[in-house]
Amino acid sequence: MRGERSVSEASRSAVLTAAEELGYRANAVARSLVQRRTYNVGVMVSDLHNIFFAEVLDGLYSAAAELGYRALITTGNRDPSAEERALDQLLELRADGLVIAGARLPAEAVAAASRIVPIAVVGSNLRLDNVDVVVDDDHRGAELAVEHLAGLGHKDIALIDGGQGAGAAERRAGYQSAMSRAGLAEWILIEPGDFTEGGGYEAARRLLARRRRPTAIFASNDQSAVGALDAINEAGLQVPRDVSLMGYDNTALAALRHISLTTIHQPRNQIGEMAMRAVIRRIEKPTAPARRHVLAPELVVRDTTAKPQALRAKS
Amino acid sequence: MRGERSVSEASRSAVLTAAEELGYRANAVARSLVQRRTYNVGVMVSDLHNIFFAEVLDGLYSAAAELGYRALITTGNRDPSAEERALDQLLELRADGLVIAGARLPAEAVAAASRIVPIAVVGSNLRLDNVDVVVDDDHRGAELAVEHLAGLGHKDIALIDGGQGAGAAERRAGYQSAMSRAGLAEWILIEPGDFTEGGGYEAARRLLARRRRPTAIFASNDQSAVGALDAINEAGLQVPRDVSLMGYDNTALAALRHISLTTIHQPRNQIGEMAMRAVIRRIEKPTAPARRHVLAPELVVRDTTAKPQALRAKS
DNA sequence: CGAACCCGTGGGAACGTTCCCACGGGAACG
DNA sequence: CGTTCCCGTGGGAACGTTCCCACGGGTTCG
Repeated sequence: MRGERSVSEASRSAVLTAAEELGYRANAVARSLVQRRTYNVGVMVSDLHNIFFAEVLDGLYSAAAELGYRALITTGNRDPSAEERALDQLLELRADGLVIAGARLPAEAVAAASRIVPIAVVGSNLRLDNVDVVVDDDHRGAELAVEHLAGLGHKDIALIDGGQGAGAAERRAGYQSAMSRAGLAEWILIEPGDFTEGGGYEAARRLLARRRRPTAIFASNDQSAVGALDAINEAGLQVPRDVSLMGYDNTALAALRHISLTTIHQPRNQIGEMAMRAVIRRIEKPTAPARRHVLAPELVVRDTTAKPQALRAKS
Repeated sequence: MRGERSVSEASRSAVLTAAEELGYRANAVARSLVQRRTYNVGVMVSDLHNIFFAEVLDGLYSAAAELGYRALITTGNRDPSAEERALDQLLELRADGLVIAGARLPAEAVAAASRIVPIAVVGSNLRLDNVDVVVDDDHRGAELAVEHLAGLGHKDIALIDGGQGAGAAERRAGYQSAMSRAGLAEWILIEPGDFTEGGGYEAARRLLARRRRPTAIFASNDQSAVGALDAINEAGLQVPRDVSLMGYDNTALAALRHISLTTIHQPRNQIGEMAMRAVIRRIEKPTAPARRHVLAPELVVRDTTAKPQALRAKS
């Protein structure tokens, strides 16, 4: 027996060497059947292309391994119906629990599944009881961004919005509240965007064409910040001399020295870890209530933000 | 029965609606046990951070779905021993076949596993019989790059090498052979690198510090090309006016308008699809021999390559 | 010295399917 | 009208584990 029990040392080693010789490997399928537990946690990722999730997955994996579970990843490729099928498959495979990261799934599908197995959701603002939710505090993150820019002396701080994207609404609200709190309510300017590079480019073009050009632009994510960077350069302006620029997410993109974007860091690894722990906790104690876990974002200062020109001239 | 057989329409629909009401879902675990088939193909990815694999996974997924299989992703996070454990788990789960993408695994581990289930390996140059191998033709890709640059009139074309990285050796050989073929053997210049942004930066700095500065730099991958781009700008030079620059892989990075890198495209989606088809083929016909599948790369011209300055002055 | 106890081993049931076989009834043919 | 054939249904075995219970032999205690 490999399960380790009260077996004499002699017979154990005999069995073990025999197993070795025969290339025997315990059949997890049969074990799962009789134990009615698979020790698998299904992970649904909306989009593997998004580097954001890679680090979340790291956290998920390490937490699962530590607690004696396996993480099984699937994706629906941003297609809600494919995601629903993938979810169904995970359920057929009798995953003990589910983590859903960046789901485009209808909330009702999640709710239905949550009646079968414990579920944790990452980076989504859906509020279901019976489902753990792990998010970073996007509202606070946006506030950090505004505080950083305002602290440098900027007043005319525009936001490139994220539209329907995950967390976009919170970031917008955070921007607004921080602007008001800093006494800059009259400067609030929200330009539509969609979390893509192209969207950021277009939004920045519109902002730069205004009569009163913003001295700082806060893009709702790094992707759109890179688009904005392009528009700024194209207009013959330099970052951060003429315009300060911030992103959000601290993706690998932002860290490229060629871009070196000041941004807001989300503790992605920790988010994944937390989500996995939350699910496993409820797998092992099904009566435990689901919770909402909010993680603190951090400001990462790089080379795209500086004092506004007017102030610099003075100093 | 959901398996669809010779059942009267009446009883079928009765069963189906009953199943619906009770929330019944076929238990894939039990089915796997009795069928001795799981219809799962395990996928081992070395690194989920590498966007390269994301598209490969897309191809893997769609091919699996099409053929009635599930793809189950795991990763060892670039840690060989963790990868071995992950492989073992996949085997315990009784995956019908395995796809290994960018493995750092010891070849013997792969060989041992290949005696149990069919395996396909992606982007690795290990040559095991009994294992399908799917690669793009890196040698040819590097030739394409050199031919493009030479075609523009460049002679002094330096390579930033990829060291031990996957495909680096083939790319180096392709560079050398194409240079010779173009009559540029005397200009061959190989600068050490390691496929990272930092490595590309350092390598480019060394190249630019040479007495005879290259007019074109071919970096072995996009990542190191972006590093090189930075070094070039830092030296007060412009791309492509002063130096032409190429990458390899056509990652999302290269497509950013801010970078807009001329590069070599690997058919990643197709690579994944091919690997999955190869495994499933051998799952269903275990006697079939493993093959080596080589896919053709393509040149993608963007904005970092142009005629050398000397030629432009003339025209 | 006998009884109780305990450690270690072996056997059997159960998990939820699928597959195969046998059986029953109705239709078609002789 | 009887026999044969076929379609559809129902029952039982098997897949490879784990868990539980019973049993056997040795040790300890009364």
